[in-house]
Amino acid sequence: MEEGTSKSPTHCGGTGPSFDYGDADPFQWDTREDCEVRQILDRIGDKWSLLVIALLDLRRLRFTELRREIDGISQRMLTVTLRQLERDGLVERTVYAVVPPRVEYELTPLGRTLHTTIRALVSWTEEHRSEVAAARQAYDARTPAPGSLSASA
Amino acid sequence: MEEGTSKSPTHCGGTGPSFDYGDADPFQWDTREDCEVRQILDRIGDKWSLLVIALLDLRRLRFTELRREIDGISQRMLTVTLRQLERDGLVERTVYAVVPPRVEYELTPLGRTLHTTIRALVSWTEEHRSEVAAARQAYDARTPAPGSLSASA
DNA sequence: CGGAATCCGCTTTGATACTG
DNA sequence: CAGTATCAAAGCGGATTCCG
Repeated sequence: MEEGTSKSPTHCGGTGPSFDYGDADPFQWDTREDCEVRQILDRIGDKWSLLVIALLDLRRLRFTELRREIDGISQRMLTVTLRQLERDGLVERTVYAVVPPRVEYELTPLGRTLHTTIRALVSWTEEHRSEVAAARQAYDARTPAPGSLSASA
Repeated sequence: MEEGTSKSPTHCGGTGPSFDYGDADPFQWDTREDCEVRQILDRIGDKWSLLVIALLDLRRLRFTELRREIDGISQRMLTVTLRQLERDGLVERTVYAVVPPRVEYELTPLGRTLHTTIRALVSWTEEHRSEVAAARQAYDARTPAPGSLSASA
């Protein structure tokens, strides 16, 4: 697991900006604590974690069930994703020592609280979907689109 | 701008799982609307957007100011990030036609609402930081660490 | 100053094959 | 069934250079 064990440092170099925040108290997170916040945000932003969390919030699922649900996912990425979530204490893995191996995954209480929080973000997306779509359309419209209209060649 | 203009499709292939959700009403987002949700999530999870949004939530900033604040960022990624945010209607760009070019960026009302939502996620991270850290430590402890202890060679 | 274009490398992801 | 290991492809981020 080349990317699961040793995570990329991403940014983490910030020692805090010299920006004039005033009291800087409610805003101290934006650059300084980048490292820790980033860990979770990376997980949220990655390709599959969110889907896995959402699915597991519904009920316990086996490896194959998860794979079939998400379907677009490769077994490799499902494994990697589950390992990361397990490592972060968001998912619990249960192995049954039976002849055909049976492994089940379920969200931990911690994982459930995260899912709740994530849903707020998803809700935002739902609510403002049309605004974002409109903004994109407007932006694309006023964008010259390199080499398409005025270009005679 | 090779990755800014044409975003990667990521997943977007799901037409909805055959998973038994029951009513499936409160859960319809988890796989089906993947595409749209993913767009925002990718933005949240990427390397710099969050920092830019946080900074701009404080006040209007010029390109160079932003660059100096974040500092670890390259001018390229700052440009790319700002363009994406602008396209999504989260940031507004104002150009002043003066001799030394002056461009200012500020959060739109839409951008501010997103920032508010994001903060909830950041708060979660703050609150559960120790739990996550503990989980990771425990996980790493019970992980055999391939070829380190029992391996005599 | 603000930004676009190019090149280049590292990280992440996917496909495939093999194993307990 | 549930992984692990390896390989190749693609993505994303960074450095540099040139332009308005």
